[in-house]
Amino acid sequence: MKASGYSRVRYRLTERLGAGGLRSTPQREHVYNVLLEKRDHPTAEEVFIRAKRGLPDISMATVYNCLDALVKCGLVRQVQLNRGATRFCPNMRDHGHFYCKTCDTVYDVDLPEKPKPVIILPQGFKAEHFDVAIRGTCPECAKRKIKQEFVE
Amino acid sequence: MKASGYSRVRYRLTERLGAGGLRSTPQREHVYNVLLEKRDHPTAEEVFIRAKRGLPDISMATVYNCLDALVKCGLVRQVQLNRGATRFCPNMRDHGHFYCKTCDTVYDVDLPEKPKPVIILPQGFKAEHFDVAIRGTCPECAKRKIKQEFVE
DNA sequence: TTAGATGCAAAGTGTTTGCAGCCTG
DNA sequence: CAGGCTGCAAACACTTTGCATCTAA
Repeated sequence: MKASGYSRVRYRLTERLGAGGLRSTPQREHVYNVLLEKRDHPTAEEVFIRAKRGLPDISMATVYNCLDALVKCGLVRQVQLNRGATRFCPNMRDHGHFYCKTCDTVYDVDLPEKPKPVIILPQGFKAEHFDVAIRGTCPECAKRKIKQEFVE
Repeated sequence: MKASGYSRVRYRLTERLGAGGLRSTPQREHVYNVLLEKRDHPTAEEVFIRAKRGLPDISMATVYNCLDALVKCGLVRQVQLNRGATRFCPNMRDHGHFYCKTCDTVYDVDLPEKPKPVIILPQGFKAEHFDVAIRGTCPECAKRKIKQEFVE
């Protein structure tokens, strides 16, 4: 059943990309699989490094192109959480992101009640996408901070 | 009453910066006033251009330093909405941002019910700041798009 | 067959850093 | 007067672009 799972991914990809006038290519398929494999919100740079393991000749420009194509056809979201690089996330279900200011890690966060229906936009605004970001300190960094205060 | 409003800003600034071990300087005061003057979510570059009108010798590095100081002491928020430059917002009350994908404009959006108390974070996560971003099309760009579809 | 995708390299943005001199507390 | 802040310039990080070649549909 492993292969069928893979080909289902392939199918979704071709269909979705096609709907937006975009082509399915080995690179796009591979980049998508890289994102699905380890859902730790990698940057384009990190995707590039991982993608090279399977496709050694892939270029940074192609990685950006693939990521943009996946974003455009609605299979991937981009997440902007700091001044640094954009991160990419293949989880399209309604969820928010917790960003640890100390270690730069991103965690998915459930949104028990979607903010979507709550927000009323002024007349004429067409919303396509909602993002909730929570910034703060993750458990490990919080512990480390308490220790440091003792030392000082 | 105008002058008193100004000195109240100055007072808040000195107090707030001081609490974080930061100093109040003419540059920081000026940058803060630039942000208060026109609340259109300018980028650092835009703040730099506007700040030079009053302080011709100010440098980009100082603008970043001032913005960072204001963010650190809680008078200003940074907003990341696309791969481009970070934007700055002196409105600290609970609100979200609408980002028009077409014209890159940012609008403040009221959040009738705060998402804050709704989200339950796993044990140990310390949240400091919540951001809600809504991406889509603003009224003007929506109109323009309909026109274009007619032409094509 | 051909519009669209790739890989490479170079150019653009946006942000940070190092440092000498200046200023605030 | 000391540590923090400024302004300058150079470095750095992230992203986009132009172009010749290749390929999916």
